[in-house]
Amino acid sequence: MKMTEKLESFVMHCGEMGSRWGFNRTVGQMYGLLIISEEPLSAMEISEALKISRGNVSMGIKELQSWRLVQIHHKPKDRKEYYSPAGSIWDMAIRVFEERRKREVDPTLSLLRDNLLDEPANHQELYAQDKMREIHDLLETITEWAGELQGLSPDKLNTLMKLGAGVSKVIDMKDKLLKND
Amino acid sequence: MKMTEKLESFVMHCGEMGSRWGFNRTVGQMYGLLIISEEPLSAMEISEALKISRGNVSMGIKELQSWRLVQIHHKPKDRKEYYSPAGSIWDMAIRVFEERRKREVDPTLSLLRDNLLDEPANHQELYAQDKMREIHDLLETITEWAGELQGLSPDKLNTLMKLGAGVSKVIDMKDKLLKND
DNA sequence: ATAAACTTTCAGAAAATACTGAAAGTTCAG
DNA sequence: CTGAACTTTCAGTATTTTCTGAAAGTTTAT
Repeated sequence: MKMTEKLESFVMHCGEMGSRWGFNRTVGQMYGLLIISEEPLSAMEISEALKISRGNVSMGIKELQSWRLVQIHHKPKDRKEYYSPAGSIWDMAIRVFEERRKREVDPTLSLLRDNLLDEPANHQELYAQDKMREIHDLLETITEWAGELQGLSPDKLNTLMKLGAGVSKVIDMKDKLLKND
Repeated sequence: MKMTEKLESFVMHCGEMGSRWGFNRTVGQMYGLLIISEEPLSAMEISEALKISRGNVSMGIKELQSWRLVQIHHKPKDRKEYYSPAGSIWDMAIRVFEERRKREVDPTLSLLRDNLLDEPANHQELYAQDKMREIHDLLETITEWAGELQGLSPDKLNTLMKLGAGVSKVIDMKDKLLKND
């Protein structure tokens, strides 16, 4: 896999972004490379294309697997594993979103829940609990909502997104309709 | 500001999460501390409560300001600055979300846009551009949608969220209504 | 059972990131 | 203008994260 300058710039950018999206630079690069590669790549090919050690590729693949972002292929008469992105771009977005929620939001919710079960021992704790409850409720609403959106078909979701601020009007309409029923 | 064990655990947790939400541990702790503190705190108080250097607090405040997350107060006859979280918990969520979008999504969109303007030089680049376009379109849809949701009043947004999967039905209704128009 | 062709693991090295504290900068009262 | 009371900056240090490469592990063919 020799890369032109443009392809390389995309892959490197995925590296930069990778760290912001939850994995590290190399893992981001690896994923970017897999996305723009038409054929699945072997670990060795990845290692050569990105100039990173074979061991690092192995760890990176493991990480991508934990995000359910890679698919493994085999070729007949070939013992190597070949890797490609799992699912569509849309699936990728859903998975990254979902995994991040698991890693970022869920632990916080659980800590807040625990904390809110205890009786506040003084005024300061009472105030703090109020704030924690606010955060808890907000995160919970968002989580539930996200979960339900995920249940929608990609098609419906797209309609909804394209609707944009229009949802506001539709909700108003709904209210009117319900009154008529 | 002496902290009970429970409060401390919340603040430390904000530290852990901080790094996932886009800032570093100390900055996360600082913000957590400000949230649960009823009164605005001075830099020195923050430094003592978290056992970090005065200089570090200064840098942390600067970082939080770049996220538009702190508000500065002054007390009469006192030259010190006192800090508190800016806005409600809801505002906080909106701001973190918005800033992250600026830092994570916008640069990617712009790179993709540039890349898509060029003619693909070979089959490999053609394939890559296809994928990039998919990502571009997805990110753009999400960005626009998020922007429009932000324009909604918190009240309407809440209705929408509470509606959950119900949006699906509302969308169906919309289709029916439009036919009648 | 052996060996070839792989993959994974992990200790130590390298790189990136965050923190400290002293010095420099700022602001204000007198 | 001076000094006290702050805040900011930044070079050097400490900590954390990531990467390498050699060794150990696995799988399959013969």
